[in-house]
Amino acid sequence: MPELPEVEVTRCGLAPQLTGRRVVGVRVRNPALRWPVPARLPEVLQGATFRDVARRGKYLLFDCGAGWLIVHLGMSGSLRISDCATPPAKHDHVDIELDDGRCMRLRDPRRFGAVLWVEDDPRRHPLLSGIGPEPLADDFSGETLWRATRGRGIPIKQALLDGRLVAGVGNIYANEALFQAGIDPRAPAGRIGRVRYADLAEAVRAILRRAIEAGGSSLRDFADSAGNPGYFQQEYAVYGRDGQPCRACGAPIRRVRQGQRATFYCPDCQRR
DNA sequence: CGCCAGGCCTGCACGC
DNA sequence: TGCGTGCAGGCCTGGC
Repeated sequence: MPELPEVEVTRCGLAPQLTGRRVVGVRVRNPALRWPVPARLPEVLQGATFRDVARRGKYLLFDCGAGWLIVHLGMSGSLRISDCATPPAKHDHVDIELDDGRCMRLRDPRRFGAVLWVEDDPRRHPLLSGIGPEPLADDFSGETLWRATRGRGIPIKQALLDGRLVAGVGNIYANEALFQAGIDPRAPAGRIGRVRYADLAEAVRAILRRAIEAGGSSLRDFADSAGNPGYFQQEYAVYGRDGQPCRACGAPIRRVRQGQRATFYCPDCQRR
C-alpha cells in the first residue's frame, strides 16, 4: 500500500541507480493499468537517458531528457531494479531495460497504478495540475488548510484525503495525523480553528517524515530486497487497531466508515 | 463463496 | 447557467 512515504523511499532508492543510465529497451507485458500504458512508450524511451527522479504527491516523475515518464503505484505497485535475466513474476507488467544489463521493473497485482509519458512539464499534466501543496514543503501549513476549508462541512478526515488540499496524504497517515493532533476525524473541516490546524499540519509533517525515515533504513538493500518490510506498521497509533487499547489513554480504538473508507480514532484523545 | 482493503479519477445530484 | 460541493461508482487481486 504505497502512500507518500513509500513513494518517496522508492524515489530515493531508484534515483542513484537510474541517473545517467540509458534505456536500451522497453517491455510491456500487460498495458492494462489504470490507463493503458502508451503504445509508443518503447519508441519514445528507447535511447533516452535518465536525468533525475522527482515526486509530486504520489506520482513519480522520471526526467528522461526527451520527456517525462510518470508512474503512479496505485495501491499495490512497486518499482525495483532487477537483473534483466531474472524471469518476470506474474504481475511484473513493465520492464525498462538499462544499459548495464539491469532493468526497472514495475509490479502491480491490482493494476490501479499508471505509467504515462509526457513531452512537456509533467506538473501541468491534467492529473497533476490540480494537486495541492506538498506536505513536506514550505507552502503547506495550518494556514493553508484553514483557508481551504472555510465554509466546508466535509469531515476533516475526508478533507485530508483530498489531494487538492494537501498532496499525497492517504488513509493510513490521515488517521495517524488526526490522532496525533487530537482531532476527531468526524469534525467538520470548516469549524476547526487556526490553532488546531497548525497542530494538524505539524502532525502530518511529523508522521510522514518519521515514516520516510523508517523506510529509509532499508534503503541500502532496496534494489534487491524481495518483499519490503513496513517497520512503521508496528508504530501505528490507531490505524487497524479497532478494539485495541489506545496507546495514550487505554480506551478502545474505534472504527467507523467515512466516505467508504475505514477511519480509526480514540474516542477519548480525539475531540471535535 | 462473499467481502474487504487500498488510491483517486470520474460522473452524478444537489443547492446557491 | 454555472459553479462549488459532497457522494458513490469503478477499476483489480489477494487474503480472510
